[in-house]
Amino acid sequence: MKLPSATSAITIELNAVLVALTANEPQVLTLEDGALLPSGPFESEHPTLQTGLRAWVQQQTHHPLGYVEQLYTFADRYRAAEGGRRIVSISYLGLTRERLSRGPRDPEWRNWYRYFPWEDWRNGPAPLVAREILPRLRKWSEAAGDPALKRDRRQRIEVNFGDGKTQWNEDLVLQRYELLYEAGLVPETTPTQQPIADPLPGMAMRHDHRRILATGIARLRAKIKYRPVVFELMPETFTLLQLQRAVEALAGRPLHKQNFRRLIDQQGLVEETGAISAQAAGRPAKLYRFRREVVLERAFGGTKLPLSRAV
Amino acid sequence: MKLPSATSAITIELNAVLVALTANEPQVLTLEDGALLPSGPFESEHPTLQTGLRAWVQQQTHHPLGYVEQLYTFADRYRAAEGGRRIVSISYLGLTRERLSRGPRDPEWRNWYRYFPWEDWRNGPAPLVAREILPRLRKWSEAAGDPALKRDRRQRIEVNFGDGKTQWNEDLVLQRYELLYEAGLVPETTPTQQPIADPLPGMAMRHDHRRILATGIARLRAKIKYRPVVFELMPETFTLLQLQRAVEALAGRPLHKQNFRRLIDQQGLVEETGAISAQAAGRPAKLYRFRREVVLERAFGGTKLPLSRAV
DNA sequence: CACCATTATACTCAATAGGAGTATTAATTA
DNA sequence: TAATTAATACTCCTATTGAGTATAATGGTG
Repeated sequence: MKLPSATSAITIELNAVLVALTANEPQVLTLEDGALLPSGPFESEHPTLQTGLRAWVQQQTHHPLGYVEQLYTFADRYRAAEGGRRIVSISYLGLTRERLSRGPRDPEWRNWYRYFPWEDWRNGPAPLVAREILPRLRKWSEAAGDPALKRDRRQRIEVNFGDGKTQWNEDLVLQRYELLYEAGLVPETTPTQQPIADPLPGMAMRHDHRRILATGIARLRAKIKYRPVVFELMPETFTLLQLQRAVEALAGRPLHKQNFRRLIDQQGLVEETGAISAQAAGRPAKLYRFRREVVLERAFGGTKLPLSRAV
Repeated sequence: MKLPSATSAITIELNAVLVALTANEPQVLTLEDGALLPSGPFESEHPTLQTGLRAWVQQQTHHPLGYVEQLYTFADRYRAAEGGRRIVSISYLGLTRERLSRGPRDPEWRNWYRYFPWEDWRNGPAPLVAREILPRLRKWSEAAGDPALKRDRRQRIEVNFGDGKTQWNEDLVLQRYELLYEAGLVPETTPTQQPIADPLPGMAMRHDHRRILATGIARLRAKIKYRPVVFELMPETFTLLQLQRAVEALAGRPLHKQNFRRLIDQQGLVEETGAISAQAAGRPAKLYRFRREVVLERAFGGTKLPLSRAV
């Protein structure tokens, strides 16, 4: 039953979704004029995949990678390179505080909403959704011959893009991208397909890199809700509004200011530094710093089962 | 900046944590007298990793795999095989409804609590924790020379095993196993280490398979809280108590019966079949079936940010 | 048959979390 | 000086959640 593992020609590639925040905008590190995510080799001198990735990023950006998390391992057939060589790509999400020390051209930080304009709901519903996406998706669902397929498509549109009474769920970044891909509204194609005529606004990427980016954004949006990872992207000290803007940038949604503050200090995530922010307009705000201890103090595992406390 | 990927000698291996429920006990498929998880080859005729895994499991167990999810990709140095050949292992979690059609010996379903006896809190705190684990972990933390290290160890013990006022969190299966590993309380060792003298109760596995199993259990315990995956393990129709027992088996905790029922029907996850269960004692219960539609109807993405509804 | 054990099911209660809004304070800028 | 921009403090209301009480419907036992 235990078969020997195949050992044919296989190439391992590491892909990284490296995220930073600049001026309250979520940035992702890209190459080749924004068409690729950084990809590194899997070098055998590194004991683990993560240390290999860290070393590589540090060398490239001259800044330490704060938080690293594995995203997914892809080995789809269409990723096979020439010569029947198989590519297995392992992707990571990395959060870093500082920007790359700019060289002449190449690696560039790009606002991730340039790739996913429909994901930015910070100023209300992204106009693109109602104006372009929904009409075109509806046309796609109506074009289905099989009535069961039609119903299925309608329901997926409803769930993912919040048509009808369902409301927008910011976590479904990947599902939405995949729906658009299936409906043929994005220019990315498999090698056998024809390029599409009229793609949606939003920059594309080569290979499946935009899908990997969507995976990273989705993971991060889900994560900030139960783990204090935002702080990996913040400067040492910050005001509560800055923190709120950071979360909003990642989540792509506006937050209720007063309640956001209530949440933050209920959780004991931050402490006052004693200093006051110097800024342009408005009442000056207290500066806070992240209480690193809480990562150790608390378990951070959400529960939604009706447990019995008295075990 | 884009370096060519390394292509040296690499072996890809698939590992599967296959879970089923029998008689309200969580079972996992094992090989070699329980010492290994099933491992399959990465065969290049399959278009994706998942289809390869599905095909392999179906062929072995003669039952379809319901839900499949990628767990993690490991490529640690100590997994390198002889001859400098590097092993990359990609692990999956799979849920299946039926048991394997038994052959003469080999693959066997085993209760996963045989590997992790301290994870079963269905009848109150697992006695092993207070009786053996905590004393030995405390000895380990006190043995630390550096006071900072000592504090760190104490805190990790507190968070993961619920010493002091922190309470037990069933999701931390992997963290607990790793803590026990670090403290040298489990027999698994890296090739360079000496075998330990007096391991904790609980079956060990070869290589890092028990760690992979811990990853799978942890993922499943987290998942059942926000996705209706339990139903993949249930028979076509069931009573609410059976469903509760299933969740309890996975979570390793007792649930509050009335509130469990409230939760289930609030969510509209099930519908009555009209039939009534025939059983030994007590008032007969209605039989229910899973409403497959809900998977499509709802998004299932938890939110914990203080959002503004009126965007 | 009366009674008990066992399970199912229906409610009630209290505490808490979460979304939303009002009011007040403290700064800068026009 | 007034208008603007933020910060901060509260209040309200509702939904969720942990916990417990009460009642109903079975089979088994003396």
